[in-house]
Amino acid sequence: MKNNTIIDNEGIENPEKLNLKENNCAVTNVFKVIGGKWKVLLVNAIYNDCPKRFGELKREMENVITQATLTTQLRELERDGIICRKAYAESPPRVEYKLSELGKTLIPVIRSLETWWDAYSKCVSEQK
Amino acid sequence: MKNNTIIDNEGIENPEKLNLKENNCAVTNVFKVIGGKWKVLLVNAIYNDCPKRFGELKREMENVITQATLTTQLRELERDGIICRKAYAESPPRVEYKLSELGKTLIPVIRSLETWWDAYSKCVSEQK
DNA sequence: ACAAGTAGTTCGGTAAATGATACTAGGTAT
DNA sequence: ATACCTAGTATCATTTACCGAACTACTTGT
Repeated sequence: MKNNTIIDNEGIENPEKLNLKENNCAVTNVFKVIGGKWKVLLVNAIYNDCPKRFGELKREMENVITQATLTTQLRELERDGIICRKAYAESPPRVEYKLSELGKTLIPVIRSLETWWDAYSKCVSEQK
Repeated sequence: MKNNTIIDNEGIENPEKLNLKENNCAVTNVFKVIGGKWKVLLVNAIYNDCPKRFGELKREMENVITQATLTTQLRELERDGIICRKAYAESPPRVEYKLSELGKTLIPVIRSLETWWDAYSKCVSEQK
């Protein structure tokens, strides 16, 4: 029983895997934008008081996030148009982060996820 | 300069890392439930026609998902109360998956994520 | 005796995300 | 001269998610 592998191509036009599925699911794409471990926390923090500096964000994450990760997550949010970064040519350096207009449209979505979680977790805890 | 490591504990009561932050962010918790690569796709597929069998789901994922991964994702969705699994004592085996009532409450949330993505991607493509 | 069908499990591997730690630059305060 | 401040980089290690391929159990059909 060596070559009984099922090769089932029905419905697959192009052999490059995952192309269709990965790009077809809108929610998967949303997760790519805000699915990072700290991103929603960061978006909320920047939304709550704007502008926010790098060090403030780090402290607001209770210093648990590393600088490297914080930099990465902020850069990705900037690349995806969610936040704006403004660096001032001072020393010590000062960098300010703000939500973009596009980023602000995320807030109601985040709130609806929070609302669902509240109802869900309440329901699950009652179940026991 | 060896021991200039900043040990900054302000605001941290308990030394166990991440406890506060990880559980405080509702959205992060939501991602734990539906953040798996195939979960939203599976939830949608099971919602669209119910009940759904294991093999049907695999085919609907265009056979790109492996059986191992499909099993894992389904088991987690079941553990989290989103879907119900019913196995029939037949041979060949038959297993049916359905959305639970709790799982059905996910549908509007998923739709709102899809709606946001549509607006977002439209806006981003116009920007260029 | 053997293959087919379903819903898995098992083993081994890889890539991506995140973490820990140390280091940097340029100006200000001591 | 040296230390401090901010906003990072650089390097390496670890964890987690997911993939590929093979194997399994049980019963019916040939």
